[in-house]
Amino acid sequence: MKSFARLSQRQQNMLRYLQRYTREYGFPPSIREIGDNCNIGSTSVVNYNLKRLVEAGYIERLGRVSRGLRIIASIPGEPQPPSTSEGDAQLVPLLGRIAAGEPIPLPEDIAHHIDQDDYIAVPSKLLGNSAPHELFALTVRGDSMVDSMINDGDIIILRRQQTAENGDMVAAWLPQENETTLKHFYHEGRRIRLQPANSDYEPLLVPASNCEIKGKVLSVMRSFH
Amino acid sequence: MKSFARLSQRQQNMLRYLQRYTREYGFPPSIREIGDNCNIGSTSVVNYNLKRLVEAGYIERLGRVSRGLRIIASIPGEPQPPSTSEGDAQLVPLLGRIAAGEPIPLPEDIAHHIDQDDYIAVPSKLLGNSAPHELFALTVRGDSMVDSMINDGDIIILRRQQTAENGDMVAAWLPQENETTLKHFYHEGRRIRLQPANSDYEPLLVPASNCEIKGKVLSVMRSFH
DNA sequence: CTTGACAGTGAACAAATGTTCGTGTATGCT
DNA sequence: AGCATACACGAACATTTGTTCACTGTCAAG
Repeated sequence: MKSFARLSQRQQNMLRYLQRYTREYGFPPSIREIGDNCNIGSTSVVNYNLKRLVEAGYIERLGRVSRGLRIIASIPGEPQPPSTSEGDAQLVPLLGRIAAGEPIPLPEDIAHHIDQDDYIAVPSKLLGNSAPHELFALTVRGDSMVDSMINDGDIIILRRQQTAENGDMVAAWLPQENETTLKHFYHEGRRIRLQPANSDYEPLLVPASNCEIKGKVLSVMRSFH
Repeated sequence: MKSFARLSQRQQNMLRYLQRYTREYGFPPSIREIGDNCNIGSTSVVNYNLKRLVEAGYIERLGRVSRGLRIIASIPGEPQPPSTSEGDAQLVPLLGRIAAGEPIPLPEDIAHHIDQDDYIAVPSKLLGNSAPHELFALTVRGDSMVDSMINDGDIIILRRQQTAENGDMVAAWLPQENETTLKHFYHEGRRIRLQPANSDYEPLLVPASNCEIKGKVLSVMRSFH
């Protein structure tokens, strides 16, 4: 995709107007409205530049349809439209909290979470190649992972998976204790060691039968406010 | 507002179609498209029922404008569009790297960065109330801030500002050394102490004249791949 | 039965809107 | 100079689209 800065001033203006208008009215502007707002006298000029924006990958057009426009790429400095789920960010459901020794939502809750919505936009950079439906996010409670640079209040992004490799940071569910916990995963013979990253906490040794991996941590986000 | 069930079957159909169409195309359908889809032969009937839907509080209309429709109430059983407040993100320019003792882009570079573009979408949750143009992002190099949970490779989001409070984590430029560094800020009389968060590194004591704050760290993002 | 609100039909109309074409003006390249 | 390209202008044109109106059918209230 052509970089935003390489677009002509006019095209940048048009994009921004398109974005603002759509956000305000719920539908895109007509060619003439774009022209009036961006000081373009002729509809053909607007049309011309819209073609350019399509080529540059910023918008889509539906021919012969009034207001047949749609933004498909994001514009720096403008808030992201909610409709554009593609592109630089994915909406990931924020399911709840996770901590050592505290209950968090059960797997059923996770599966049926679709009813609620607390979503957070996560930059694709933090997501690897995971499919959108595999992703979920949790807020970290407690300081059991400080040595792995994960602190109380951090938001972690996970991918749903049932297995893990040694050293992975995972959300693990312990059926007997009925609790979910955030730890490093190590397979040791018939047992599994769930290792906190804080010398104040002891590792947890559990039989493989009493440990269900829920997901692997892909990334972290933290705000300092 | 009239309850959804009290609307006529036709009006319910129209609402649902409106919703699906808008989600799929990014703009609302025309009166004739609604008619075709809902088996309504005459545009005036569509028009008539749209008026009813406005009265019932389900949609808004802009007169004499093509596709001047917008849903303002939710429809049971249909997926909600993602909430605009929570789900959105801002594109922030990723300007380069920052590390203790290494040069990073000069302020001029930052200002004229518009030529390049590496943007990253950052969830509003991590941004506080900062204005979009004040924001920028850097990639952290080195481990001088590990004790503050910031590691090599992390992406930090900053707000441009020239002053800071004690304890803030800031990007500071040292004109004499011509280098920029990431440290905790402490004002101590006529001097400024720039404190790393790693016991292997010594704090930096500089006269206020040789220290220019470039921005304050708002948040961090890290990927584990 | 009559009346009136509600719903629907079909056609005509006017305004809004996208499309196309001929032309003009820079700018850079050969 | 000659040529290609990007960008812009204005006017004419063809559709799309919203609006209006006269007319019909239904049904419950008076």
